[in-house]
Amino acid sequence: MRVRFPPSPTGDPHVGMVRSALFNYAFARHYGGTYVFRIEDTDAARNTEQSYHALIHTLRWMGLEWDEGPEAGGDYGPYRQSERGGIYADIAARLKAAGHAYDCYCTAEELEAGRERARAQKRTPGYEGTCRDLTPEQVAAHQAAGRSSVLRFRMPERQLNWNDLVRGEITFAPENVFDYVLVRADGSPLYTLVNPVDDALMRITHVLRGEDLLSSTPRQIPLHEALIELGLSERVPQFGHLPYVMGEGNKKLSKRDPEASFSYYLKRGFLPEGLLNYLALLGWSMGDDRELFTKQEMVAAFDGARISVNPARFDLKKCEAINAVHLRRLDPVDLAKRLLPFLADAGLLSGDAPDGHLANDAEWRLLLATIPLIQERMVVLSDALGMVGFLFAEEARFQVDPDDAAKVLTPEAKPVLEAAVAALAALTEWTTASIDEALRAALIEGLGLKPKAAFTAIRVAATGRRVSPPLFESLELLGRERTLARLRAAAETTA
RNA sequence: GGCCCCAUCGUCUAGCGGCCUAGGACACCGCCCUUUCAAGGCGGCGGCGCGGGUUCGAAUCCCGUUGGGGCUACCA
Repeated sequence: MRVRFPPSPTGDPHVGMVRSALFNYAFARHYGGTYVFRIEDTDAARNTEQSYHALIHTLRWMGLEWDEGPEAGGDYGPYRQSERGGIYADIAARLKAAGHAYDCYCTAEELEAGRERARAQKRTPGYEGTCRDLTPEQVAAHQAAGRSSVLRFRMPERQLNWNDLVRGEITFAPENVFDYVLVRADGSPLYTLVNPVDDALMRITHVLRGEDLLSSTPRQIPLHEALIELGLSERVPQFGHLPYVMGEGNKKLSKRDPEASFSYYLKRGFLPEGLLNYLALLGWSMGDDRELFTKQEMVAAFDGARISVNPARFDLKKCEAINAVHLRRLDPVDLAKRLLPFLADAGLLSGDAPDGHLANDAEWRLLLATIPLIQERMVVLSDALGMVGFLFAEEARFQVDPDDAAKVLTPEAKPVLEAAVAALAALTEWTTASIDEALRAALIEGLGLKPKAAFTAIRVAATGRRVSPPLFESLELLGRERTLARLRAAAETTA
C-alpha cells in the first residue's frame, strides 16, 4: 500500500489540511504502507516558499513523519511538482499522440457563452466539445488567426463510477463530466494533469482526500486508465472522500476563520498530542465510547472503516478540552520543558544560561516547583504565562491588576495585610504548611475573618490577581522577602 | 440552474432490524469538595427533519420530500 498527502503550499497551513494529512498517515501506518509527502506547487502565482516550509514544520510538529518526500527522498522523486516539469510535458505529449488529449482553440469568451447556453437550457454547464475533432484545415485557420491552444483530455462517453472507500458506490453520467484542460496555453501543466500523473507514477494505491475533490474523481479515473494503456501506470488508485471540516455558520471552514489557521494553535500552545486527538475525532471515531487516545492508538485502530460521511463542525471548546486532558497527563518535567519557549518569549526568563538553555538553574528549579500548581489549571501552554508571571517577573515589573486592586485592596484590607505581615515575619520556617498555619491563626482565628475574605486580600497583594495558583504554595515559592515586600506595599496603597 | 454528497441531543458521535425507555464526549445548568481559579465527584437539560412503504418489529432497509453542503476555472 502506498498513500500520499499532496498539499499546495499556499498561505498558512489549514486545520482541514492537517486532518487530511493525519488520516492518510494513520491509514498508511495502520497497514504498514508507505506514506508519501508530495508538494503540489504547479500554481506559481499562489505558491510561496514560506508556505512550503510551514507545511514541513507542521507535519513534523504533529509527528506525521513521511517515508518519501521533500528532505526524505525516495525512489519516485522529485516530490515537488515544480521540479517535475519535464515529466508532465512528456506525458502530455504522449496522451495527445495516443488521441487521449487534443488541442482546444476556444477563447474564454466562447467557453463562457457555451456555459451560459447550457444554463439557459438547464443542462449541466461544461465544455461542449467544439475542438474535439478539428480538421487540419480548421487547425490551420485557428493558428493563422493567432489563436493559442490548451490541451484537453478527451473523456470517454460512458458512465463513470467507483466504489468509494468511505461512501460506497458513486456514479456520474457522461453528460455531466466534460473534457477538461490538462495544460495551459503557456504550456504549464494544471492540477488536473499533475495530480493523477503523480499518483500513477508514484504508484499510489489509496487516495484519501477531501470531499471537495469528489467531483474531480470521475475525470481522473479515465486519465488513470489512459496512463495504464500507455504503460505508465499499473492501476487506478482506490478513492475515499473525507467529510468537510465546517466552521461557523455551517460553511466549510475557511482560511478566514482564525481557528482554521494552524499557526493559531502553535501560538496558543496546543500540544501536538491534543490537536492530533481532536483532529482525529473530526470525521472518525474508534467505535466504542472512547475519545481520548494517542497517535499510536489511533494508528492501531485506523483501518479506514470508521470514517464518517458527515461533515463535522470544528468545535474549539472541545478541542481545548481534549488538549487539556493531554496536558494534564504530561510528565511534569516534559511540561516544564515545553513551557520554556513561551516563558522566554514573554520575557520571563533570563535567557543567558551559558549552555544555551533558555532558563538558568534557579529559574528551571522554580519552574519545576511551579508545575504541580498550574498543570491541572492549564488548557494550553500559553495559559501558564498569566499563572506564573508573578513568580518570574523581576520585582520592578510586578504590579497588581488595577481592577482587582480596586475591588480587594480597600481600606478594610489594610489590617488584614498588616496582620499577615506580622504573622509571616515571625516565621522561622518558610514552608507551605507553616505559612498556612500562621495565616489561619492570625486571620481566621485572630481577626475572626472568613477564609475567603482573608486570603483574597493576600492573594491579590502577593500574586497581583484574584485568581491564582493555590496561595500558600505560591507564597512558599515566592519566598519570604518578596512576599513580605509585596504585602507591605499593598498595605500602603490601601491607605 | 445542473451534477454530486450528506441528514441521531446546541456540537462531535455510538447505533449497521428486536439488546434503544437511543449510549458517550464537549458545551450548558445545579449540587458536593474548597483560600481564588481549576481539577475531581454526583445529578440535570437535550436528539433519530417530514411523508410513505418493507417487516411480527425500523434510528437502523427502500422510495419520495424537505433541509444543508460542495462542485460547476487555462485554482488546487
